[in-house]
Amino acid sequence: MFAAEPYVSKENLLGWANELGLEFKKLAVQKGEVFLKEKQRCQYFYFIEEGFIRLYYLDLQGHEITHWFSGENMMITSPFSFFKEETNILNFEALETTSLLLISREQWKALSEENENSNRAIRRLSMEFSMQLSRRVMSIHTESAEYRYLKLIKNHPLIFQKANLGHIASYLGITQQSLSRIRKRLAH
Amino acid sequence: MFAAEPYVSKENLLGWANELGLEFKKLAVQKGEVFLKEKQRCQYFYFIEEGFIRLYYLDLQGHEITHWFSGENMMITSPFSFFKEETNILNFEALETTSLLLISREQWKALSEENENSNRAIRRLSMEFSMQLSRRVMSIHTESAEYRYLKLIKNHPLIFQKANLGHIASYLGITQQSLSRIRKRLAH
DNA sequence: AATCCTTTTTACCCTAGGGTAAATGCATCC
DNA sequence: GGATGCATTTACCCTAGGGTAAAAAGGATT
Repeated sequence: MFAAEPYVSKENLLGWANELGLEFKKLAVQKGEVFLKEKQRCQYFYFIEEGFIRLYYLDLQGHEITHWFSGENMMITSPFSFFKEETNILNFEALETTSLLLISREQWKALSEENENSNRAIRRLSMEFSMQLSRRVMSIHTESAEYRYLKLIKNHPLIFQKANLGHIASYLGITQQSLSRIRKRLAH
Repeated sequence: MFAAEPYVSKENLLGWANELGLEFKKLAVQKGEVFLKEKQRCQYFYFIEEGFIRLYYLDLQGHEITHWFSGENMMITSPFSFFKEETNILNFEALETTSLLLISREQWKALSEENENSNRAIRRLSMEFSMQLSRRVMSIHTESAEYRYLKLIKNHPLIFQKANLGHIASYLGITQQSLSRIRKRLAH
């Protein structure tokens, strides 16, 4: 969120659409409206013409966690859901009356899959990159160090043969001493 | 890091390179070697054939913070430095003897800029997306809530007119009460 | 002005994790 | 075996932030 400058201007976007003969849908939402909800498939890449949006998700205790804020000329989507078939866990809430340009999955493809094989690959890389980052942001944002440690053991046990506990601790965002304490606690 | 499956297989990668007549450089690094250092421009998108890598950066107190771990068939780069001209702050350290395939910036371009305008745009979006996420991961990972709050005020003062303190607190990763306490403290 | 509702602040006590420093463990090298 | 060096654990005390609950402060609305 909050790139120093917007990714791409509205003019750019409309220019490209023109060249390709695409027409973007528009969406107007009222203040307070949640226009994309968790478990709904995210069908669009959203460009915010005007207004202000909050993306949030529910943590393990059911609390609303703000994942992102996004304003004029910014773009948002739920990467897992828009790029892949994965379930959307993000809620998109308008914090003020907002107008959006919608780029559908088909249009996105038209824009990006124009031709080359390699292009598809490169884009795939970028997307995966984004999705992993997104996962990691959520993880650091809300999960406890202990929980993240357990997840790491479960999903990537080999890491403990490769990296030392100091590295792992800082990966988890804690000191080595804290990690040591967590390990002791978990050993009953 | 640690996608459930590798982004792209080595075979894919070499296949595309073949089609385009590209040849990737190889790099072999010893255990313990830091083969990309902060302030050095990151010239490659790295594909790990074999081995294990740690990416770390120095926080405000000068502590090494592990940003990422990456192993066989994974890809890494320093997005700010590889995609843009920004200074690299990441150090790439081999935790075991590692062999890498290097995709230079020129090759990356050859792969991705084959033709369309729109493709460039789409890729730009993905890259920006990644870079912002990357920034946010680092921020949540090491900066205190108070520091992040101050940064938010400085960089996006308008947010305080748009979102309420509850939203902002959870964006910062803390409770509304804690934010309130921080605000009180800062008001002297 | 009185009421209702939402947002924000305070207060109390509790817990996770930090900082410093020392102690232990484990390899390696002589 | 002793010495050196790194990784890990423990211990002590401290701080940031959490949980619950209540109080205060703003808006709206009538």
